[in-house]
Amino acid sequence: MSATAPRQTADERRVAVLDAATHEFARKGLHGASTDDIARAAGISQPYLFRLFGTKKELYLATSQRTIDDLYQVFAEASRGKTGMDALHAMGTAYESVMADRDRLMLMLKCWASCDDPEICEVVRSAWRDLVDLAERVSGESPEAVSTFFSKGAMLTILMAMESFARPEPWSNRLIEGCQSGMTE
Amino acid sequence: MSATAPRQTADERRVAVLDAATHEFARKGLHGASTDDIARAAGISQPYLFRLFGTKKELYLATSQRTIDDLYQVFAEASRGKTGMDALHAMGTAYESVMADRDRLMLMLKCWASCDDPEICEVVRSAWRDLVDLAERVSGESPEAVSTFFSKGAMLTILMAMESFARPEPWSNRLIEGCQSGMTE
DNA sequence: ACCGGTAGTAAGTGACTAATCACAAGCAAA
DNA sequence: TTTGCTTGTGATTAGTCACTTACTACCGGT
Repeated sequence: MSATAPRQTADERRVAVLDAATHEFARKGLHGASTDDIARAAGISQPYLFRLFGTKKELYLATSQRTIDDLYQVFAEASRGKTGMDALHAMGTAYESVMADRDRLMLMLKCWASCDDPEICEVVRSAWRDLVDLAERVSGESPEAVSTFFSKGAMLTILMAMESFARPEPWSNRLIEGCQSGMTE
Repeated sequence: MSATAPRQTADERRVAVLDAATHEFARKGLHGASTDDIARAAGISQPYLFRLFGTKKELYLATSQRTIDDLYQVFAEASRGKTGMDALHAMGTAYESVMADRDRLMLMLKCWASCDDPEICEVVRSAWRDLVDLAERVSGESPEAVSTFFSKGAMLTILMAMESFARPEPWSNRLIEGCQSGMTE
């Protein structure tokens, strides 16, 4: 009676698992999320998840890496053909749009917060290195300007995590506005 | 033969548990840390831990709250009697010294990263509100200046997490120096 | 002496979880 | 048709974890 399930390639399944894992890890973290839930959300059995990724930790690293690689691509595309503060501004806007996806936002924060783990730390460090290099190279701006750019990004990320945009308050609006007025100087 | 263990008041034990919990939660997070390990590190049995704090979640909240309250006190004392950029600078120095304790640093980051949980989010939001209010009130500086102050704090916190001070690299040094030169302007 | 409250624990319990193993089923080429 | 590789799962396992129950030991007051 039931139609035979259509088979997919392992790579297609891997993408589905990474999608599900991004959501689960973003919400509950490496230890809080269960491989059972991720497998179910990806539409496969839990043992097959282990066949595709080896261990939970490796899946976590792959998930983080993909999100970070995506972010780099978005930065690169947003700034293409631009220079100076124009380039930084375009990257800032692109960053905001990526982080509007709460899964990516929270996964990023969870990576920062898991830097005690040397493997995760290495992923995060190399991501920052690449992004800083890109921002400096494309914009050609001074270290001070680039530093300010990343500072504001860091604070805005934390403010987004604590839902300061969805649930505005005077103090957080002042931080955000102070941030934007600095941008246009 | 063995001497009877000296009894302590529940409040003394609570402090010991919070100390142990700060370390464990900072390293492994709410889900990664086990109440067994925390109890052992605090020198009590695991059931007694539950008697003292009810649930693991409540212990986590109490631990985070204590660290945050400490931070506020340090800010307040550092800035006492100061105004303007002097006050902000003193707070910045104080913040760096607090965050030199890796347990407090990583616990703070873990709190930010756990803002999907409404209870944790509320703790974090009210902490930021209090700190921003304090910084504005004591320094009397413009929203832009205060925003810049917190921006730089946010980025430096993340850089500390990824051990950019212990393992310096050119790109991170540029971010840090760009940050400091901005401070003195 | 004893009584009431507080400090403290040994011994579970049931639920959950990462990882494994053995095995089935689809598919493509010879 | 058979052979062999890839996709995919059911059943299980060994262990962990938050939390509970039921109990003991200490100590100050009367």
